[in-house]
Amino acid sequence: MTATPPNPLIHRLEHCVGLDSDSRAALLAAMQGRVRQIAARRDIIAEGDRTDSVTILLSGWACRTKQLEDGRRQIAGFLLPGDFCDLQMYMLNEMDHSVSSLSPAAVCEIGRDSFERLLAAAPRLVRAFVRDLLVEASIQREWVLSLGQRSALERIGHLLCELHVRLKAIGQIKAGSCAFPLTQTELADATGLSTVHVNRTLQELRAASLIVLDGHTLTIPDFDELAAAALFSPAYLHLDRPLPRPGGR
Amino acid sequence: MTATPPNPLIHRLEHCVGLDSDSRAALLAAMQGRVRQIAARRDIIAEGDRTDSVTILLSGWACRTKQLEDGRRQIAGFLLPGDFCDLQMYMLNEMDHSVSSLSPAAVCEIGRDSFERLLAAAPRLVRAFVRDLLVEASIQREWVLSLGQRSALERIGHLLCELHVRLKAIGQIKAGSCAFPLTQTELADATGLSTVHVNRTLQELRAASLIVLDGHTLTIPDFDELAAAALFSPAYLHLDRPLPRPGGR
DNA sequence: CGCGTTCTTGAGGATTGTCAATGGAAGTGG
DNA sequence: CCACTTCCATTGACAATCCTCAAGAACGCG
Repeated sequence: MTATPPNPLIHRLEHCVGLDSDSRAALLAAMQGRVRQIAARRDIIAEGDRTDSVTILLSGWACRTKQLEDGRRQIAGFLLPGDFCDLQMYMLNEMDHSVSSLSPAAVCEIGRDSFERLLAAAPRLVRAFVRDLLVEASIQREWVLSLGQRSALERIGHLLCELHVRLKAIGQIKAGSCAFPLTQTELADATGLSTVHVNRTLQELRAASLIVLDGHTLTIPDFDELAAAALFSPAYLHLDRPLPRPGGR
Repeated sequence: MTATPPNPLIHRLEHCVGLDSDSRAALLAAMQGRVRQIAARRDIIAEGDRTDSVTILLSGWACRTKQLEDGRRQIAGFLLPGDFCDLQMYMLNEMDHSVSSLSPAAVCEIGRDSFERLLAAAPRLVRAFVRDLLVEASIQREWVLSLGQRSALERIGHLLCELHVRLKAIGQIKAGSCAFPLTQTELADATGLSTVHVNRTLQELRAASLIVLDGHTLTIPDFDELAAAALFSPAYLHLDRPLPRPGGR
């Protein structure tokens, strides 16, 4: 249906680590079965959960959300196909946030034991997975910068740039356009703005021809222009080259 | 001079992992020598650096800062004695932010080779270090929530709670008080507020008797009260018990 | 075709920022 | 040890960004 490669995690790791065929086979085997289809806007993992498996997003979009007791809600990151949902909880006791789908999604669950075996069998994957966690942490730091310093227009523009680059890396950009399932409420929760202000800021971005956002498709006519307006620079995504030194070679 | 234990990293890991004596000895050996004294408000590691060593903060406070091209500056996290400065860059190619001292500080540098040997010799440390990274990422998520949703008073109160809890964990709280080297400008950079507003908000916190902040000492007369006012809940610091399952035992 | 969700718009207001100036504390150098 | 500089905290006045409330329009789904 979509153009997502059959296994986006493997696709991504091939780019990033250069999977040897053993690792690849082991990973593929671990991911056999255990696929769960999830409707849009459902919790995939809830805050406080103690999962005994590792969950990978196969298709669709999801987000990490944190909530204050009084209901205020913040999106702390977006997950795209090929991303881990709860790898951090592999070492921490319980989820300190929730992961929710933003569109219909499919996830794959690998039991803890299978996962341990996978790591033991393919040690290069350990490095790849840790690297993933570090990139996610880097993205979170950039979000802190956005929320603390960028204006509304910069914040939204920056987020759109980030998603564009990440989508491009997984082959989901076609001629500068991509499917865009987020509502303005979700954009507001991610940027710490009110929906009203998000709406007005989007209009500003449209008026400046920096974006075309109609229905559920986002087009960025001139990426560099939007990046300049939003002070976006992709270094923090660490998309560059593979690992510094795979293991000893 | 200070009451910091001679090696705060080992002190912390003992609490968190229960170091066996081999790991402990290996870590201590790796940290021999290579100590660098740093004045207040200096870069310890600069954005763009490609370090070939791992740096540990031994004493003093430091912070991670990110900067926009036009000079706007955001503090993305605080480092206290025993924290790693640049462990993330062990797997990522180059620093995507700077680490700067906030007070006179001492750091210890472990060369990449020594560090690799250490990890190989004491595999439990690998888990402990990864856990460290994950906790830091969790703190960053909480900062995203703060910056996106909390009011000025809540943001500052929350930050003071966080620092208080972290300082307590490393034995730097005495009778509810701690040394507090941050200027209001730094608080502003960390909370995304202007210095003027930080000043006024601190006065509000003082007027409500939630904090006593004079000179360079912070006292929190009633922690629970401040925590309630700031919607602080320590779960995200993951201070609880050790690792879920050390390795197989 | 009707209902709910999402998007849009207006008006008014609150939180927070900017500019500017002052006083005190701390550090520097002669 | 004192003059001088610099940094830091504080205050006032004013402005801007962004929020809340409210209501109507458009879109999508059953």
